[in-house]
Amino acid sequence: MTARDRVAKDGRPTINDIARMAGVSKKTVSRVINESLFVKEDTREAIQSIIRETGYVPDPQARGLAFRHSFLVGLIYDNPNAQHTIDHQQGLLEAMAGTGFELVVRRVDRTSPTLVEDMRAFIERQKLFGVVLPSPVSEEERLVDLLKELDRRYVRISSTPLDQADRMVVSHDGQGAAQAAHHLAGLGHTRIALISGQQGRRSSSVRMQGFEEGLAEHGLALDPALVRRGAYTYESGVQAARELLAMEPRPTAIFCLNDEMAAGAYLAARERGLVVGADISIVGFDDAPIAARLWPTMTSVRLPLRQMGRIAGEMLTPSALREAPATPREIVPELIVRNSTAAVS
Amino acid sequence: MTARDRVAKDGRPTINDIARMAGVSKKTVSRVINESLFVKEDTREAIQSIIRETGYVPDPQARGLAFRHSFLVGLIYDNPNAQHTIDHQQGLLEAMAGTGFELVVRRVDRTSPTLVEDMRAFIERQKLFGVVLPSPVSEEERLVDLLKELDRRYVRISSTPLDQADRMVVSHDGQGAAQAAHHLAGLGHTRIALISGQQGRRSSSVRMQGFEEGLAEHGLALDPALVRRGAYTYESGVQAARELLAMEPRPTAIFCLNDEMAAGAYLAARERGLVVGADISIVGFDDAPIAARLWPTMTSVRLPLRQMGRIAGEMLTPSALREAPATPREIVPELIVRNSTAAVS
DNA sequence: CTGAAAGCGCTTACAG
DNA sequence: CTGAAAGCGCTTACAG
Repeated sequence: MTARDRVAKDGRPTINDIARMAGVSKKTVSRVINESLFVKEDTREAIQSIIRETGYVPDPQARGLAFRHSFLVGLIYDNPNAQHTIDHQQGLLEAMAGTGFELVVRRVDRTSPTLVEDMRAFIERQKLFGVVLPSPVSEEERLVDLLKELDRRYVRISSTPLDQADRMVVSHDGQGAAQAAHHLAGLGHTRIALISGQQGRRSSSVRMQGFEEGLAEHGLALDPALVRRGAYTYESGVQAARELLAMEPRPTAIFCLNDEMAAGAYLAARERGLVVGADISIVGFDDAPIAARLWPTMTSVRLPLRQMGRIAGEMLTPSALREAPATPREIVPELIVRNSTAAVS
Repeated sequence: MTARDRVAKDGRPTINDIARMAGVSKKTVSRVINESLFVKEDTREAIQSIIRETGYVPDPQARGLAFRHSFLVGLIYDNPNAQHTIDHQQGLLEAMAGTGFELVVRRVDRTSPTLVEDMRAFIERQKLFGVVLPSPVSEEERLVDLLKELDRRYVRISSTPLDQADRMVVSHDGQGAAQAAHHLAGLGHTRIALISGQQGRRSSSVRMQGFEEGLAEHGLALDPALVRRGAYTYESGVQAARELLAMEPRPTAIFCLNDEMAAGAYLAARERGLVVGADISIVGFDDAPIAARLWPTMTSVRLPLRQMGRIAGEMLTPSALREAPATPREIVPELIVRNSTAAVS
């Protein structure tokens, strides 16, 4: 008869089963589960081996009730880009695998007047252990204030440091944009246009500033007349690029602050009979799957979204709680050069 | 002094607070929460109004512990296509909003030898209320058997009925594929090629069969020599299309069983100097965002993934539990005609 | 280092 | 129609 057979036949063993089998109180088993230091070595080992044999795993619901917090981590997102969310999610799940924590997802509308109270209800009701805020939700200070008020752990993912280092995953989008500037300047471009994201979006201002700084290193400046505001959507990219390509003289390159808008710029170029990668150079940002599927393939700044999610997950995970003070988790996006850019003719 | 002020200052009201304020036992409050019929109308109303005033919401963790199941619904997915997962997720979240249930996501590897035991641990440990299985995980009978053994509610999303109607969301991919056949036949195509998904994938065989049936209505048959096996990936589409376009005589149309492979076919066509939508017609399946962003825009069979997710969520939701016997939840995908298809010249 | 008691916030039997 | 007791599977004080 194995240990497993000795527990109630209609379910998994509980802390009481383990205690009985080990001949100790449930409290001592609890101490072992929670890695208390005040357990005699022999006792601990005996209990651990029984736990192993029986396959006992403490009930997260019961633990949560007693602990007054659950073992759920919330991913609160508001980004229409499927790839962004799925990649972050994937990285988070990788980091959380085997930790006993689970990922609860929640899509929100940042502009909703009830955002904060909805999130308050969600976080309190589920007694979330922690929360991950990807961009652009990470820019909502109202949410961060709420998290502080409720004393919840959180990690913000953003293109610029918005918070103390142990609460941030930073992708230095500015440095990625600067690489795009070096690339275009190196190809001899001087009439360079830019299509931005919405006003107020941190990623947009950070990328634009980084691009300008990159250009400055080559003695170039961004001509305000060649800057159009987009909205990170395909349609806005089409529209902005149409305007830019109608100008005289025409810009020879366009840096689009995300791939969706860059894809829109491809269409605008085609409408005018311009060959992308010859008559006009286009650079995107994200390196989403579409970048490699368009023709010609698109030069783009790669954002390692999955890796960023993984880091966020590790930062929220309990093992990380015990580690040395968190070092800044920072990432520098890398320019992927493909065929949408070429030397000025 | 409002009702809200009367509860413990350091947190949300509990069932005990409500009971005290209503002058009844907690059991009676519990009956109201769970919509028992055995509560006097007056009592019920009094309690309900106090619940409303205080903003009381029962603790899902405590309820779960007593009920022996949580209020978590699991989304178990294994589809590299981000859009598929995010759309299903979005629909599920819409359906679950306000129900008190939360969505826990879990990415699995269908080919993992530990798949079933991993899922058993997940489902048992979290005491999931229900599970959603999107394609192709929905085709894993081992998982379905496990769900039955554990007596868990579940909904399978698939392109063909695999289970009883109240456990299925069916998209009749065959009928969508037939529309593609009618479209191409109507344009005069007769040398029509097809790139399939992996062997064993239900969606692939269903779409292929539907396509053949559609062709048959026009007196056409699919030439086995013009059928290539792909793997639902961009690269496999490129490869298969290269082979097909090298044939003499060349097919005049290619039906790709998903958009990713169709995007690959675009590249293969370009490599040969063929103009998509003129020299060669290409039809995809999914109508993913990329279909409208490629040039020329792609004709594709639209799969309403979000709607399918919403239906699945409604089927798992408790309100649905009380409704009349579930009618089959079935969907017919719709062909979206764009510019990648044209009459044979 | 270890345990008996009480409690986390609910529900299930069982009475009445 | 309503309630007092016991219990879901854990942990937090509090003792020893």
